[in-house]
Amino acid sequence: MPEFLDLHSRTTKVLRALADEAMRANGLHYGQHHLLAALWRQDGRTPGEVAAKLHVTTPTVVKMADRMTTSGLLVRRRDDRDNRLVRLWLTDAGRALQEPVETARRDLEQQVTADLTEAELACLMDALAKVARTAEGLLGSGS
Amino acid sequence: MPEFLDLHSRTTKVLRALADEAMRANGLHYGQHHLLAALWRQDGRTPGEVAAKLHVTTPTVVKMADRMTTSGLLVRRRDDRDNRLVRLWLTDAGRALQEPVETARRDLEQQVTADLTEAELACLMDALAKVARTAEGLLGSGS
DNA sequence: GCCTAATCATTAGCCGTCAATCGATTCCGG
DNA sequence: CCGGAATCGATTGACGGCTAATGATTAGGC
Repeated sequence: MPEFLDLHSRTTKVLRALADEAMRANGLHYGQHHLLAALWRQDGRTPGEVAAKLHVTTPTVVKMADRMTTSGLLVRRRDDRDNRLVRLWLTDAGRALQEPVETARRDLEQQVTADLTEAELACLMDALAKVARTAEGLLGSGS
Repeated sequence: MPEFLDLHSRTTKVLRALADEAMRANGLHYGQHHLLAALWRQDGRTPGEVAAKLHVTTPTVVKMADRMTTSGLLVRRRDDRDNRLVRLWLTDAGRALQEPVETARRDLEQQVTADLTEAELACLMDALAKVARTAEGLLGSGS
């Protein structure tokens, strides 16, 4: 019955699969792009800062950073002034991915929206933004 | 840069969180509703059939069925005629959830789309369906 | 100046998802 | 009737996400 929810989750699945495919071509996993993007914009952030930026929880970022440290995309270093803080720094390998990955992501965006007219796309973005805002307002109020 | 993809994934996160919250109120986890829905429509399906219906892979259904068997929502039974097949059957507990869960789901749908006009919702559904179709066509062709 | 409270990362454990592999069973060609 | 091929469920291991608990360190109140 819930048409919108079902359609949205179906879209989510296929978009995720496509993004996964595109990122894998660059040696990345699905979610790692987002973490990298946060560091491309500003290097040396803490896990907590990144998590807030990505709208995910801190443990998610910590685990992702673990794997990406292992695979050599970034390094951990504790803050000099506040020893509780850990700062994530890009390696050259991590920085080198920015251009190809952003290109791939723009290509994907363009491909999946290719069948929409300007007006349709504008309406889609607008409506989706409204839904997101509404849902964010609802979250937590129901408990 | 990819506005639509970012907006869509943001919507996904918050919708998922809301759905999770709503299902937890019925003692379910996020994905279990979909499996139950498939069985409400037709009981006694095999894991592979359910997986196809939900557009997920077989291991996903098998693992989910494991947990739901443990929690008493359904039972496994091998097919009489083809001993390779396993069929999933609802228990009374599983059947009893249909009405409250479907109501909760309809409520959620209504709530998140409450701020949209009829026209906006129609446009959203239409555009999203187009994107889904386009993306499904793209999937696999890029490998 | 010390002790408590707040802050931050990490760990542990769960769920949902996938790809890849294994094992068992049925089906079909000869 | 028999053996290989196809089919299908189960298993394994990985990733992304969450909540809750743990541990270390800084900051603040008295």
